[in-house]
Amino acid sequence: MSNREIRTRFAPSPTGYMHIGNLRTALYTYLIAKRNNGKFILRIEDTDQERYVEGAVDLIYRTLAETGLKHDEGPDIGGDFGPYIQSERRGMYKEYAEKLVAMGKAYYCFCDKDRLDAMRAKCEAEKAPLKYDRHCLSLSKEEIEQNLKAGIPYVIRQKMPTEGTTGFEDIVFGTITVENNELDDQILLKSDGLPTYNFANVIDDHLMNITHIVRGSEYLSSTPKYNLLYEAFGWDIPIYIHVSPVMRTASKKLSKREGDASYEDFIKKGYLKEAIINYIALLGWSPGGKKEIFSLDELVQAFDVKGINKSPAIFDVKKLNWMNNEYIKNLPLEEFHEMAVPYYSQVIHNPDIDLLKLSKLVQARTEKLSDIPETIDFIDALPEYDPELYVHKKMKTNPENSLEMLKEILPVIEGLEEWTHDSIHDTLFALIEKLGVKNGLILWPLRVSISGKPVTPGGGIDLAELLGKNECVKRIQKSIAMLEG
RNA sequence: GGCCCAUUGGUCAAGCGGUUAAGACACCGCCCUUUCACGGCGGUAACAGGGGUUCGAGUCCCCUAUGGGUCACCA
Repeated sequence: MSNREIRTRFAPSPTGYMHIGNLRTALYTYLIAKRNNGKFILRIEDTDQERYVEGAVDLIYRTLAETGLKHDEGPDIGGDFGPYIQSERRGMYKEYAEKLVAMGKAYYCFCDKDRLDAMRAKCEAEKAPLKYDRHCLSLSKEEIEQNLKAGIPYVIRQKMPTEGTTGFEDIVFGTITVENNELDDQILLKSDGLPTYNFANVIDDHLMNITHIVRGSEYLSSTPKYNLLYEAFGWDIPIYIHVSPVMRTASKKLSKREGDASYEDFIKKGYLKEAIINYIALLGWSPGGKKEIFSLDELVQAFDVKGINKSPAIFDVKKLNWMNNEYIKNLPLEEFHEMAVPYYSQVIHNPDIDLLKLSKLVQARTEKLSDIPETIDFIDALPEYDPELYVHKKMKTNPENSLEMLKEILPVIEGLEEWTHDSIHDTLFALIEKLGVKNGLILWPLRVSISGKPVTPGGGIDLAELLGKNECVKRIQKSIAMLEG
């Protein structure tokens, strides 16, 4: 390797959403560039006109900006190797394709869809490999001229060698070799004049001085064809880093349809972008040590392509949840509060509730923001609940003794002048001492009676403070009535 | 089906011919405790199977099984 600048590129197609696996590829691509003080380039691959999706490109910009994968060159910010949108480069490919034709490495093909379909059907029937039969390879110069002049649609195909092997080195997968006779004469230039991905990629990567190509392992098997192209042109072959896919289960990929594949979906569910980045960085890559929580900057420092795994990795939401909670816990209270308020407002309409106080209780036990409404939906109104909630073996509580205790608690609470965490605490503990009972015998019924839930974001005293005296009194009365009823 | 690739606990993974085969998540238990959570401690659990090579194999080779990828005028 020379000491030329490292340049990597992320080359997504504008599909309308950011697949988590794609984002991971972008991340690795970014990390490789930044680890080596190189440039990270964004190129939009939109040569498939039929798949154009409105707003898709903006989504790509937004996601990269949001996650901190800042590109150094791209359609929106320019650079010395533009344009960075493939459809705007449409005029650049034809000459290269023609150059290959002149070199005898490619040829014109006038076969139409019907003929190709028939050919494939025949291959299938004969169980022969599906390869173009080189029908047009034998066309004479005159025939080609004539067809061209007649305006018959054509494509340009790469002419593969029929003997020998082609191999390449991949950083992750090692040496890969294929028999040349396995290679199909792939189309380089489509009949609409635009290049195929296979061709545009090679040309663009070369023209943009890309040194390291990071992409999904699905391209592994077409890489030898690309190398043949690089060789035909006499260009430097880039360093390849193919990464395996992210799976939902051992045999299913993450899919948009299942709602578990797009970055935006995870954001909507209340995952923090930092946690998502951190988690996917570790999905298929290992830093080697025991450290697991990495900021983007730390990833840049730690990243080493040697740690990339060959086998597909299964996405584990539980671990993401854990990691997300780690990030949430580390947020400054105010920042968490700001994020949480929209979720509070879904279920809390009482203006008297001190939401910041609520945030203090909720923050540490939130795995993802979207869990919040469910955990605090008892705040506006005491829900109907099962008296069995009063049963706690360890506390030795049951509906009967809970009722007794609630009757003791009620007047004490009612008599409280000052309503603070300390005053409630001191009063209740005085009562506990007076009655000579265990803490739990008072505190467990209190919590249940004012929340009606088996699990709450705080203990009885926390909740009492939050709900306010009047509300507590009302709820305890209501619970007493229910237990008596 | 042809070709390419992979396979360490349920999941992510460390491991580069000699280890009691790390660690994390999840799960379970105990402790702490004002429930749950948090925190602390501990536990269950893995080299896909079979042949080689070697004094010695998760590590190297072969076969089988399983899984993935690819075989488009999609990227």
